[in-house]
Amino acid sequence: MTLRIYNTLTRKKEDFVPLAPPAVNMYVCGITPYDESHVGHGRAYVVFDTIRRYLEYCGFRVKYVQNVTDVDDKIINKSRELGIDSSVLATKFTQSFLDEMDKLNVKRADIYPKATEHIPEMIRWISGLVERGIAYQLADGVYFSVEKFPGYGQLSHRKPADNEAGARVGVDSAKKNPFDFALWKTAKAGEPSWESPWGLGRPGWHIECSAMSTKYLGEQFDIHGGGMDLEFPHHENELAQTEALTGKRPWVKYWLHNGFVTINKQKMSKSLGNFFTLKDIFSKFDPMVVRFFFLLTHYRSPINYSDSEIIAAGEGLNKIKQFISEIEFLIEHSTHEAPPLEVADMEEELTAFRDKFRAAMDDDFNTAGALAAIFELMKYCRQALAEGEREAGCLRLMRDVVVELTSVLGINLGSGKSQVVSGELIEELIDRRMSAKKDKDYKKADEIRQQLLQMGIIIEDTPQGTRWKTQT
RNA sequence: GGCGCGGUACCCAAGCGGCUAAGGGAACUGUCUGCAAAACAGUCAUUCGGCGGUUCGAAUCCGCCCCGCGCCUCCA
Repeated sequence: MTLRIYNTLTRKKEDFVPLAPPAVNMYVCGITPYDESHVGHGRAYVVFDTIRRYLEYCGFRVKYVQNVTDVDDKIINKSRELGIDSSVLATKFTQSFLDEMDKLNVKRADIYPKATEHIPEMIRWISGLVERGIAYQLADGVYFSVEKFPGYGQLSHRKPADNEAGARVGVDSAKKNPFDFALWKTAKAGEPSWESPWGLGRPGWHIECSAMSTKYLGEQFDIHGGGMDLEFPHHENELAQTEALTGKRPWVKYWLHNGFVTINKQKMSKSLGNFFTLKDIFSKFDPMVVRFFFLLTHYRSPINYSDSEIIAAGEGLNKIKQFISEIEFLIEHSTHEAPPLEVADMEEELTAFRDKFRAAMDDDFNTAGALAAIFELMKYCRQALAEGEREAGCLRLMRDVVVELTSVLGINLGSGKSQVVSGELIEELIDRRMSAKKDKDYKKADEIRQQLLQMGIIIEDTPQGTRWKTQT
């Protein structure tokens, strides 16, 4: 079974064949750090992190680059508002973003290039485009001429002519075509600016991605990702600039776009004001539950955010955690090893579920299907447990496969025993409750249960003794 | 106006031409239990927005219609 990926460029699922396997170079559009990150950012980066993890699981060596747009209108306005330097603002929110990503168990990118640290590269790019007559200069900056690039529209499948009827584009009459976009913006008073052949100014938004992605990943690379809203105009423009200058096609082999997080079915965005920051959400919910919630839906579909859906997702995740802690408890209390032959049998049984997991992921990263495979795997294991499977080798295998598959999805199950109170105290109370139970002093036993509950500990009696876990 | 996505049980959500329409949550019944909890067993869509069509066969393909959403302006 080969990995198939939906490519926005062709609007089809295609077999994934990287340019130079096992290397896979991927670039994902990052944030503009002028405010706290919201749930939509969380979903986007969890999606691409999961894709990256799966590619690595398949044996690819992934180089992952994610830019930081640290100079643009929003940053300039916000820093002016706050009376601080734009670089201070950008640094602050970049850090805050990385902290939130850590909580979501998003692996760090290999490189986080910043726009402001690549001005010379961008100037070179713009110069190149001007020299070739693809870009032209106006009073307020340098523009890319979409008419000079016949391939314009190939990604978003729209032709400049199509949109004229909409009349919502460009009021800038000086531009030759309403779709022409700024490569360089002439500085206005008080803005951060850099020297260039076109005077003081700053780069336009799109050029940074062309300059930085190709600098770190080469003039052609495998995967370029981002939110659906970036497809047009951002990615279309990036593509136009890059192919116009390098002449190499395709610049990017696979374009991936994730669906939005919605609130009451409407896109969550800063401009609509209907967004939740990750900080808000994490004050109410475990970030791992939020990640799990995202993965319950295919990455290209919209996902509607609501507290009740997060809670429902939390119950599902809990089931997996419960399974692991139960297995671990049984391993601790297991008295004998399994014969190798039996372990081999178990291995074979479990492989069927691993295959199912992979088949789902191979089909355009169907995480919902992959999760279903994990639940089915657990169901199988539980039945074996119910039939009396107690041999350590088999138990370990069950645990290992579940942990293996969940970790491919970046779901960290934790140790399950990260409590504040000491384990000794808990064990002590459990022992006392056990003796109370032996004496049929159920009143006292229940009191101890209550006491533990107040410490956030839930206990469960099993034939192998009493287990405990922290309240969630 | 142009381009595009989606409507599957009470909720979420896979499936995209043919095995009994995955899986999760909620609910209900039973087993187990001092009580719990967890787990296990069972129940929960003769049907996939509607109407036609293609086909031996359609949730899956085609047409029309209804509804919801996105992009075309900064946006993950």
